[in-house]
Amino acid sequence: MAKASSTGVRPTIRMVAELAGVSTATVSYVLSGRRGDGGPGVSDPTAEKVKAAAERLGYRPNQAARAIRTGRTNTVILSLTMLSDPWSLSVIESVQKAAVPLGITPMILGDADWVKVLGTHNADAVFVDAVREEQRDALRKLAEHGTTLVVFDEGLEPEGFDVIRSIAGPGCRMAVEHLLHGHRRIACLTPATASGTSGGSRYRAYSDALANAGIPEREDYVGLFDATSAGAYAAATRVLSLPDRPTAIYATTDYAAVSAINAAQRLGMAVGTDVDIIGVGNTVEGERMSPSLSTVGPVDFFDKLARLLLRRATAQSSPEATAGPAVLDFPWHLFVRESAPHRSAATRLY
Amino acid sequence: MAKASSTGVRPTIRMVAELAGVSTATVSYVLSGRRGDGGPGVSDPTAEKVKAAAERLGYRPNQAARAIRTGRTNTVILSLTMLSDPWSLSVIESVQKAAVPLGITPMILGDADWVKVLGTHNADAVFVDAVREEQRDALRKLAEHGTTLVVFDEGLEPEGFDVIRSIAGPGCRMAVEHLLHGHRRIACLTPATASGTSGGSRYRAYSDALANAGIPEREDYVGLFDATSAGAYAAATRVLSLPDRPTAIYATTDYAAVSAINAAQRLGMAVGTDVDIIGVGNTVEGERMSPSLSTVGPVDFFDKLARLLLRRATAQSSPEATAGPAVLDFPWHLFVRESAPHRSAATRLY
DNA sequence: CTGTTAGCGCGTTCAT
DNA sequence: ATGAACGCGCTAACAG
Repeated sequence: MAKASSTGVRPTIRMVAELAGVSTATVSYVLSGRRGDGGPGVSDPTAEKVKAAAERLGYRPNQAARAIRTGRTNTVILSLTMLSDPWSLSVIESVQKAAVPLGITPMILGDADWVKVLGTHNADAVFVDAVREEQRDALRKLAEHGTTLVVFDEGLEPEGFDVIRSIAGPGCRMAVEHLLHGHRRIACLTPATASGTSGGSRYRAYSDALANAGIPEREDYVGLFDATSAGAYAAATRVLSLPDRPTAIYATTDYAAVSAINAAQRLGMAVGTDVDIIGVGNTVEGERMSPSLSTVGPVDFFDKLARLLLRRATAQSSPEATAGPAVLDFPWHLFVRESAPHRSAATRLY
Repeated sequence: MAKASSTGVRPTIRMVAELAGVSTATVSYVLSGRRGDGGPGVSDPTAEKVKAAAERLGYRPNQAARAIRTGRTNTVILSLTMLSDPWSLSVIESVQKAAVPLGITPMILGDADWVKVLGTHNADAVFVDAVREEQRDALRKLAEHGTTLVVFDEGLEPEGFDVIRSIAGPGCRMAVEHLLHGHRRIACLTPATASGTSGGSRYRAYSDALANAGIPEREDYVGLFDATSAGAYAAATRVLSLPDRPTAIYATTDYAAVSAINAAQRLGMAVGTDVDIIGVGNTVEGERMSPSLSTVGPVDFFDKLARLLLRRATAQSSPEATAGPAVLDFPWHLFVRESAPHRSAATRLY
């Protein structure tokens, strides 16, 4: 049906050329604006004729054909593993804001299995937010064979691609130490991924800080969950329902902290008073909610990420602009807000 | 840098052919795994040589070039207006599950401005989740000129594209009437979009049901917000902080209902006891949370949506398969869960 | 049965 | 302002 209706076929540049009575070259020049209105080459009346013809036919240039010739797709791909994470939404928002004025369209790849897709689907640049162990080789090969990559990963060295490292360790340490000013019974909420319990630097910061303060680590204070909001909520509920429940929670991601706040309130606790909760990531979400979320995270992270990605996307042709640091490191800050305020000797919970 | 490293350029089919010592046609046959009409026509040793060469060069077929020839991109585009809405995540999840086995990649377009993008970026099919008044013409034109569209919209007739209608009115009426069994002071949370206060059928269901029950509508019980979760949270807090606060809330979307639950808990109320909250949409999220969300919504919606979209995407070539209904209507059900349980005469709140 | 030649389909771009 | 080559992978028609 859709196909059979009215014209049905997609108009090509040749149809436009015929209707306007000019050559395809002229049409191309007019519509891509390379020699169009002011420049030398196409007269105003001709340009008008072409535009009218294109309009009448409903002509739209074919990206695929254009890409084959120019090597550019005017597209960046964002491969985001966990779309429900506000972190991903922040990435999207920033990139979109930066890309649209440049005429570049961000496309989001929700599948975690980017390896298969990125080889064939070309984009001017690709952002990848998570690299599993077994994907590293594929990543390297993609970069070797012409895919422009920007990868978010703490433990990766740049090899033909950019690495954005947001070194979490020291920042997370700050978060736990902030809690240690007012607490002794501190729980940890962390996703049970490969880098979960032992390897993750975010978890290690918790272990180390506790050890350093001379506090033994309690197994029942570690809430592992399945990397979903619902899982984090359940884990928080579990931990907060213990007989001698913790007075503070350190969550290794902001969305887990948000879930923990909801869980605490559901259990009738006042967050920031009865229990302190701090997150990791400095997501915009946390700033806007109530109580506002105390967190640690990089400053200006998303905007700088977007700028780097788009610089790479647009620098495809001019090799000079491609130079520059292949690693982007971010300093982390502590953002003390309502969910885990400063605690003095008078207000501390031990 | 990325460009200059090792090989740097993207290998083409010709490079593979040269390295393998065969023609490009042979390479194409081997790598796409087909041969004209008859059976497989490339000898094993040759096929091996080709595969080895392709592997060594890191060759990946170029989608753009393939698309230009075959007219198919093996891609569907999902244009989703509000990515933070769990509804969008459900769409993505369903489509992904259905698409991947078919070798089709779903790409997500987060920008609400799909008009510009869809003309140039070709996909085998496109799903659009919201059409503003001024976009209707553009939509029609896109469909006329060969874009395969599936549109989610209540008030649109199919004109060269499929329309998915999930007629909300009667379902929403059921939601409000469910609350009316136990309540008289019922608030409404609804986004203040164009279709917000007056036009939206979801809001109208509230007005009509109240009128029908002989309850005058109170302006301070209508919480308008800005179509964000944070906004919904604020609106819910506002309504629940009124001197004679409502005992029930009808939220016109599930995410607003979720925000309302959080707000109520934050205010120390027990949801499902002190206050009942019901949503609209039947999102998976609501089922998993605690308390589970009472809601109304279509049954089997996301899977059927995905199936239709992929049928359209794959039927591009065979016109026969394109026949069928251009409108997909969904019956709505009431899902009574914890956040707004059944109320008998004994438990009603008035 | 196996492999190659040649030309297609796009929009772009260089010479004319 | 134009004709024709170009870049890519696909595939009908052909040659061995």
